[in-house]
Amino acid sequence: MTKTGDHAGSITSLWERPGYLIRRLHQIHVAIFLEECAAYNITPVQYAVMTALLNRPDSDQITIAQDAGIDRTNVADVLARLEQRGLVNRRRSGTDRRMRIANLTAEGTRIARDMEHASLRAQSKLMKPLSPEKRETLMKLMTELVEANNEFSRAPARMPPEADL
Amino acid sequence: MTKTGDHAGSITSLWERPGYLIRRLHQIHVAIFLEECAAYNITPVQYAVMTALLNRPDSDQITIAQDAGIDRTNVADVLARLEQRGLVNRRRSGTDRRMRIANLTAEGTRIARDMEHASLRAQSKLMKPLSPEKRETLMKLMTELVEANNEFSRAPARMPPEADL
DNA sequence: AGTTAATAATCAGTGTACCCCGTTTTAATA
DNA sequence: TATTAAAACGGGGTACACTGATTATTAACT
Repeated sequence: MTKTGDHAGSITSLWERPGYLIRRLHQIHVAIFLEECAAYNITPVQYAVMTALLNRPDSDQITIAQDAGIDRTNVADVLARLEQRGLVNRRRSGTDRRMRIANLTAEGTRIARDMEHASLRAQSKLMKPLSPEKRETLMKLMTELVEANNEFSRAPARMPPEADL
Repeated sequence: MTKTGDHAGSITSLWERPGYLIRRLHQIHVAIFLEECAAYNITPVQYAVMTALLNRPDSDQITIAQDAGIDRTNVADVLARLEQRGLVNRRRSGTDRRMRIANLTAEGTRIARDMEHASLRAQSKLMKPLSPEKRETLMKLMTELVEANNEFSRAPARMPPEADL
């Protein structure tokens, strides 16, 4: 009875559904990130794209999508917004004219680097309620789950180059 | 060196950021849910709203928002879509004419009840890569984090009535 | 060479999630 | 009672996430 209590057609509480908790966690993280990074007016997804470009400059949009774990269609939108703000530029590839090569501008690079502090503040604020051991456990479990289910998403992400787990 | 390896201005990998893992987990869950529930053409959020109405009929939109952990404005959108499909109806409250009282139609109730199986299938598929112990640990940690950070979201959720944790 | 495959990107459309601002209605207060 | 505050809702706007279809370019194959 302590488990679910699904007696006679009762419906499980939302709080017992992993999907609900994941969605709420996502909402909460985005809210905290936007609050901590309000000075930059950059969203988590935009920050992910900028980080991907910082780690791998001169990327085409599909490479960015894989690195940042974002849908291909959406990458174009995000890049267009960043380009409009002068944080990114795009050009046609010389070797393959289908591809558009993106790069951070000087301003974009500066902001991406600056934002690391605010980003870490957001992380701390989010994880603060958990003890350090629990934080590590949660990160491990989420990583395990994301890696194992990676192909189910429309935007399968590229695995980290040197994962030691 | 096993931790981060942030040597000389390097940027943390996305895979070490909780926000990234949460976002990926959310993407994956939605994808799996939509796949398992394709026969119903109902999204996770729509299902959450329908569940909220199943557990608490005759709710106004703000109550639904709190129960389902969804933004107030979004609830109106979701309800409008469900209403258009004949799964929900809305009427003005007699006692407080500001409120719109929502309810599942017979068809909506049937679908909400039917969907529980598909929903559970999606849950199983999502959590399958983890051992039962790890699943429970993950659920506990996510619940703890969501409860502790509840007020940070724009859509603070109502806590479960009889949470035994 | 010419046809076909596959690839990179774009466009149109739906749905989620949130913001700000304003309107209507109710409740609280002077 | 009159004014004010608060609550519920709607409209307009931005951004993310994905689907399906289409176009341009490249690669692969007969």
